[in-house]
Amino acid sequence: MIKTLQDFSIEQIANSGQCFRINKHDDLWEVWAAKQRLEIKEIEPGIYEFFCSEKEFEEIWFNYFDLSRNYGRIKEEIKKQGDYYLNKAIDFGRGLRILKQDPWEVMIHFLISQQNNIPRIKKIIENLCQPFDGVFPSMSELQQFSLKDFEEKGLGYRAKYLKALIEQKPDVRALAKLPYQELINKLKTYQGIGDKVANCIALFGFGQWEAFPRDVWINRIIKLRYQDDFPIEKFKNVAGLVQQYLFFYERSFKETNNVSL
DNA sequence: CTGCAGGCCCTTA
DNA sequence: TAAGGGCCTGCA
Repeated sequence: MIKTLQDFSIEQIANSGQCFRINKHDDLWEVWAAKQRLEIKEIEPGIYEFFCSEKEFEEIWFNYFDLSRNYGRIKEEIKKQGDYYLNKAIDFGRGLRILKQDPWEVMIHFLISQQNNIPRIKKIIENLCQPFDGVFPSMSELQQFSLKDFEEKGLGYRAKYLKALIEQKPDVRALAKLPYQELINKLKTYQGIGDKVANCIALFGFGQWEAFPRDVWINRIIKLRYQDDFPIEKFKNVAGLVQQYLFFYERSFKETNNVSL
């Protein structure tokens, strides 16, 4: 299936830090989500071949990639604020989107992500999926693992956080109904979820665009380029998307200087 | 061998 | 409320 998509770059999305299960193999992008495995080929920028049926595309991937949302219009709105650095970041990351990922899966991905590097995060997640043919395990499937199992899968000291989270059986459907601040407060009651991780979960798992995850990169940007005072109040309902543009732009400077990435 | 990676927890003051 | 040490593991 050939699709022409606006404001969409699979490569940018894959490297935006919101998702750990999109990987490139030769010229094919492999996406694991919604208990499915999808392959995507970029024919040329903006034109993609999706290796799935029309039905699957409409029922799963159209939603997953948030294709009903007009990012072009949103970007224009943000640009009207006239923030020079942010506008450059938007032009650079013009193909970014915020995926609609499974909230339970996102909770665990970002629980694992703390004080960790991306290759290792991905490896741990693959270890968790390995017994289930690559599909991320459900809450009940995770019940069968012991603390030791998680340690052996490479979680390190985070193993006890995951074990405790699973034993508490978070009610994802109830969490999805909470407004932003209440959701953050609730998420932070779980061991191993602090402010940064809670904001990642709210944004990437629950579609709460008010969330603005502050990691080391964002803190660096705010300190160096905004004199330690970023006007987040100007971007209330699109704060999370703004975070993605800033994060992705700043990270790009590192990658050009670092061949190993 | 150090230092550190998309933080968080716990203890002190 | 702020500051600081410790933490699993893998990889420069």
